[in-house]
Amino acid sequence: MMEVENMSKAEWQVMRIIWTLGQATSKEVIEVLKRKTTWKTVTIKTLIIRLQKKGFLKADESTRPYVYKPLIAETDAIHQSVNDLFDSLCCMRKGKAIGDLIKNSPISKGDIDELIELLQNKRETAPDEVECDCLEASL
Amino acid sequence: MMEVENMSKAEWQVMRIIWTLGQATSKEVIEVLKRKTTWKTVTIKTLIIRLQKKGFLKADESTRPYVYKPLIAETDAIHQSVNDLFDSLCCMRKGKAIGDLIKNSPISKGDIDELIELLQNKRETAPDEVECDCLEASL
DNA sequence: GCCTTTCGTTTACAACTGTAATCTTTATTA
DNA sequence: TAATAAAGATTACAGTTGTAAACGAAAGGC
Repeated sequence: MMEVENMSKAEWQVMRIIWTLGQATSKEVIEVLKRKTTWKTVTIKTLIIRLQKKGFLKADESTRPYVYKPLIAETDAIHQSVNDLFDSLCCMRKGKAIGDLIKNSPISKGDIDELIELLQNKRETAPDEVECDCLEASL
Repeated sequence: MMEVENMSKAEWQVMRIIWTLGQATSKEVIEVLKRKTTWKTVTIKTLIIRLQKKGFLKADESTRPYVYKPLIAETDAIHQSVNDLFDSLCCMRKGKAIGDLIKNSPISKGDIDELIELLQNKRETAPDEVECDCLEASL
């Protein structure tokens, strides 16, 4: 009943490899994932097939073995899943949740500078308090 | 095969209400969720029961109707799900993903100040670049 | 104390997921 | 070219999730 297809955790691992390589054969994906997981070869193929059905991957069938290419950009996919998760959080808690992420994520100096600037701009128009919306009518 | 029980999207909506109220009867939960969703009463009860089975909620059965209380703190649950998601992202992309969240989330001035400080401290020891780890052996 | 409403429990069922075995087709190699 | 290997497709099966109907127990109204 999902309107927009969703990428599962396991499928996400497959996509990461194809995003990183730009494109890949099933063999290449399998090689990498065999090192990271205990999944069987066929399992990984199943994931690739599901990703095609869901419209996240496209096989170039003009060559054998097929070359799989992403139909969605990594940044877009990240944007979607991250915002999807945050949509279900209490407004009031989002700031701290972001703090948590900052603590736990490796971030480059350059990115940190961008984040600080973003925050400084946001501060201009930021409210003193963000109210909890958990009991409100809109989901 | 999940080691640690996971809270589904729909279950999360139930928890939000109980977290916000501190505790609640099924009726209270249902009243709020009827305003936010199209779920039937029984559907919501199913979710409450699943949350009990998973150990996220506990019913105080000494009174009728039962009063449900959270067994996990909201902040802990948020910490877990947010970090769980970020664990599956490419290292290299996490900084921008956080930027995305900052852009899209309402954050109070106080929280913004904390985030800025956090970032300034983190900057001291931050690397110039974060390398992509998508092809590496550890999941 | 009986009837109706409310609340809680059990069962249901299809789609999605993790995980894979088996079968088929295409390519490679002796 | 026949045998074998590799790649792809089909089928499988249990657990989770969204979504709910049906059933049973308790409680309030008369």
